[in-house]
Amino acid sequence: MHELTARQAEILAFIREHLASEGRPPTRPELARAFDLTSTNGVQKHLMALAAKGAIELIPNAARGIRLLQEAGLPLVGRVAAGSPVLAIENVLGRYPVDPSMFNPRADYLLQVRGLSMRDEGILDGDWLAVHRTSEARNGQLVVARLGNDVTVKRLKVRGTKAELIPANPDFQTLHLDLTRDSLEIEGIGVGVIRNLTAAVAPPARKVHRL
Amino acid sequence: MHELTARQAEILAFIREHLASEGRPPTRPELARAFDLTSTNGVQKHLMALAAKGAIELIPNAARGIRLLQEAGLPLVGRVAAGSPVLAIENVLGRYPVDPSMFNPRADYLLQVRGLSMRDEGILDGDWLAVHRTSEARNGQLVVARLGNDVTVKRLKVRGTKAELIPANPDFQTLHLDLTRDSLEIEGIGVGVIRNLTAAVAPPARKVHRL
DNA sequence: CCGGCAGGTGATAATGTTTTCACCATGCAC
DNA sequence: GTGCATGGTGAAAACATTATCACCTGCCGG
Repeated sequence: MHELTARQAEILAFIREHLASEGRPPTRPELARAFDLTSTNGVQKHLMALAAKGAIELIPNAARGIRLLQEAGLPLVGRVAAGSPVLAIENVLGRYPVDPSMFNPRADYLLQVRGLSMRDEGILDGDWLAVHRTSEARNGQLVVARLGNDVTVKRLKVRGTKAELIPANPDFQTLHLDLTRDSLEIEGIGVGVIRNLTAAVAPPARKVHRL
Repeated sequence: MHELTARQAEILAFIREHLASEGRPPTRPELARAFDLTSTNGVQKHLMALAAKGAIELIPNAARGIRLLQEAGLPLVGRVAAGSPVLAIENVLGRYPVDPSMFNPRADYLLQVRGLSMRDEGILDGDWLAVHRTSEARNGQLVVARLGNDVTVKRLKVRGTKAELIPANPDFQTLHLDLTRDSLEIEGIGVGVIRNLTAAVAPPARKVHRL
């Protein structure tokens, strides 16, 4: 999908909100009113641009025939490849119908937790950690941190230039960092945990495309 | 909300499905086609009946102006009052935007877990257990069981007429039951766990009515 | 300095959709 | 058996919505 222009992103956001608050997509006149356009044709062109870029699908001759694509839920991030951004395509295992607003602050993605380093806080191997993307974390928060090429989930403690990444399992060691030397990048904070109790991970429940 | 007739329930179910699969509510002609009605007026009457019973809201003069009411997510059940059905109104704390199809089998409600009897499986006090409503459970499954007036979450083990409800915490005792004497009602099986890591429980994220 | 793209106005035809007429049949409670 | 709720047909008017025409502006890169 090509990059959207600022205007197109605004319009896409409005469609998303309308869908959430009204339960149906907007019409072109509704969009025109929302953006103070006097002609529905301006809207139509934006919609066609969004459709061309793969952000939406337009169903011909259907009232409110606007369908959001690739909007179903949050991406599930598996093992993070060394050096790659967390949300890089190669790390994403699929999309799952989790409502971002279920957690506070909003969840941006799901991270599949590996290992038992947070076992005593009830976070087990394979659990999904709902992560709010931010580079700012406060003392005591559960953070998704990047240390060099590794991504890890721990409790954060900061004192001046010293930082600690504290596991919740006596079998694991607390990581002591000197912020004047070591690089500590916060990828986000953990806002929720989701565990599937039955069998293997189900395939994404909501299909993105339709033929 | 009054009870729906079988026909009305069918139509409501179709609207729900259409919304999930197409991303927008159906029109009256679409409903008529789906139910082999030759006139949209038959549909219209059903819709008005559903609206009168509070199942949907009809927005006048709006294409696809059908809005589902009380359909936002799953009910969260708190402490279950003695002797009352799990889903009795007095037990429901609110509705939360959890997609039932996120788990397999489908989640029917969320049960707020009390106590630490399943701690070693990573189910902590206050966690939400996604429950699939069924009276049949297999050996080894996590069950929501009713023992007299109490509702409890444990692993189930059955051998002939003997049943065990096994906690995951050495501080708690396994419950031994003789099915010829004791009553063991299975309310459902646990299919998932959801934990909110940040502060207090957020209010329901999606309003149900709109004025 | 010119072509192309994003973002517009304004108008209209064609189509989709809601709403309301009048009328009919069945089952069930009182 | 009469009244009422439910579940229908068929048709038409009114309104909502999509789609497409012609034409305009400003910005940017070659």
